[in-house]
Amino acid sequence: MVHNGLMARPIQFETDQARERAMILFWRRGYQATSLPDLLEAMGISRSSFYAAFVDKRSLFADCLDLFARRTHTLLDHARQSHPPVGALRHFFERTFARANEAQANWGCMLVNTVVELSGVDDNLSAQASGHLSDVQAAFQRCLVDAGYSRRGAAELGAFLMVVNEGMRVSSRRGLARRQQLERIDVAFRFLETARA
Amino acid sequence: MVHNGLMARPIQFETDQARERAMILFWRRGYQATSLPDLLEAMGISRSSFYAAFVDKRSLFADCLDLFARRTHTLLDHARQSHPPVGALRHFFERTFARANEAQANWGCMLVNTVVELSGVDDNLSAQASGHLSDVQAAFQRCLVDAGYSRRGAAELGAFLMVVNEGMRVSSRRGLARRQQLERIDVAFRFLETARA
DNA sequence: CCCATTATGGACCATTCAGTCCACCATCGC
DNA sequence: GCGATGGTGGACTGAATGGTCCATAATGGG
Repeated sequence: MVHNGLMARPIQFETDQARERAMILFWRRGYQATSLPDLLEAMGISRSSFYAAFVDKRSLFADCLDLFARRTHTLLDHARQSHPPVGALRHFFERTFARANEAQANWGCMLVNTVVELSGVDDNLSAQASGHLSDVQAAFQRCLVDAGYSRRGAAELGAFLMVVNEGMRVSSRRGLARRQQLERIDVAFRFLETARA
Repeated sequence: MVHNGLMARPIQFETDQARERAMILFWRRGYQATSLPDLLEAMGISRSSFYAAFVDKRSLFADCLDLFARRTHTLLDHARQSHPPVGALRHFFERTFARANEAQANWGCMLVNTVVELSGVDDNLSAQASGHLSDVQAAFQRCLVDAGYSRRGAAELGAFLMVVNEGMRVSSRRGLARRQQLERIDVAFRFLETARA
């Protein structure tokens, strides 16, 4: 990957694409239930290449957590660019939970999944996921401040929105129908309106 | 265990107590991360006794899911006996999430944990847990009807309360402080009041 | 007191796991 | 086209997994 003067055989796969595919697998099946053979097949690389490029399964998983978090923030940022603050939040929720026919709607959130699966089992990975969730919550809170909520109200409702987010992700993993997901989002945002200071 | 006329060596352990201990372990660490040696040690029995009494790991886990669900309903029923409908719900939430110094407050909910860990991995177990959650949601809904909410309102808010429940369970597994858990419950129930029809 | 019956401890099994290692091979500079 | 560099396939390893099996122990009825 890094060549010091002399050239040799170049790697035969796209590192980013391989990591992406690994992330999707981890997202769907979690850390423990994803075996190395599963990963290798999905990534389309061999064992040697895997360890050469990604150190080991756990490191790759940690990278995937970061990647997922980055994706989440990107989604939220895009929403903010084309919507007013609260509208952006709502758009974010509707977009992530109710994408029409995309399977992803039933995979929940990799960060939530990781917290639930690994707390008490691998507390470092669990804490890493939890930290990312806190960042997302902070982003929610910023939206609410921009929307004119008081500092205190924004903190309280941002926290509440994170609880709703976490709950929705669990619900989606239960296979809840798109229509019902939208209904729950509607109830939550109705509340946000009534709580406007 | 069952003796047909003739007596023989009696079992040396309490089946219910052993299952209880297994449930606690599964609750904390999930299905996959709990190994058979872990279980045997916690239950205080030997491999042979384990397989004789509980068939196998998966069957025991399924039993524990049912046991956990029964416990949850018992908790809710007790709350209803000594509180008005909405007060009972609130009591249930506060009681399960914010028991002062009990470690259980950080274990989340075994049903939620199972849905998240096993959907896409063992869909039968996942569906079993999900079914129990639906039952709990129905109980929430009954509370709301008794409290005078309209049928439609109760359905909508019962579903919403389940989302909050699921979210809180995730939050608790993240190690959220007791005080903040109570604050989130407060926000949720404030909403329930404003939505009173 | 002996036997039928059932519980139990611990050895054993096949399988799977993450991770290592090496022989082979593709590439580029010369 | 030769050789140094470094990527890659596949065999291999040791540990851990869930589950089985059998010899032994404990019991109550006769």
